[in-house]
Amino acid sequence: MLQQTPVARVLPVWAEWLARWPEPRDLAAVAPGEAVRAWGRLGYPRRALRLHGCAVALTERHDGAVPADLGALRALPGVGQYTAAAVGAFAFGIRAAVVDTNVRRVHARAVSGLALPAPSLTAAELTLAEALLPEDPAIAARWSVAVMELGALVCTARSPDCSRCPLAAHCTWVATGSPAYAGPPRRTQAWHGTDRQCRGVIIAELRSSARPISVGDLAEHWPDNDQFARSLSGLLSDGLVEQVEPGWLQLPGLTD
DNA sequence: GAATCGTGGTG
DNA sequence: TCACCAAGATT
Repeated sequence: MLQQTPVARVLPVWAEWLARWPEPRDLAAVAPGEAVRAWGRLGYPRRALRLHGCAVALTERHDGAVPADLGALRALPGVGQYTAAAVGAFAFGIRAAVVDTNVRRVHARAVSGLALPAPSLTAAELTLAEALLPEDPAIAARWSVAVMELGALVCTARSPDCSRCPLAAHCTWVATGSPAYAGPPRRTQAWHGTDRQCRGVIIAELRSSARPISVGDLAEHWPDNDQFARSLSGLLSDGLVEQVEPGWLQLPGLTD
């Protein structure tokens, strides 16, 4: 849930999920569509599908438990390098570099003297994070929490509060006069009129309906028919939407 | 490596 | 108002 989504927005949905599905096997026992519906408006609904897939994999391959092993974590759907490291370090005390957007920004400023990190994670950043990580696993985990929190609360993207930063006296970026970002352009994602928005509209409609919806009724919610067809096709191949019978759609696995 | 994938708060 | 950005992963 936290992948690309602010903590404050995740918290209420997360609490609701854990109350409803306390264990992986509880989530694995329901249809994937239930997960997509309970995902609400967190965005990137494929994550709901993958989280459900995680619950199934944990139930089938790990006796319903989360494995304390980076390789096994990484093999779960939707779990990449960051998530495997975060779960490994914070849940199990495994020594792993946890490099999220906050950590990348703190390192970019304090060590590399840059206002912001590159658009995507580089090998050099991973090498740096590993080099900075304390040797003792338990201390390494606390280190990662500390750097993440520093980035989230003090060394923020828009307006860092350097007067409140414990690293200010050692920060390369501050020492060099806090130069502006000079890297490659950071492109903002288009939204209005995009397939992304169209997909969002389709999922929102299906999420709010207890029953299957006809393709025709669904198409009423989007002005461009070709784009609607393309977006729906994508959702079907993603497994986010299911055709219960020709022309009738619903979230996956819901028997209505 | 680049493109794709949601949504809402905020300066 | 609107561009920016948020505990990334996958293809």
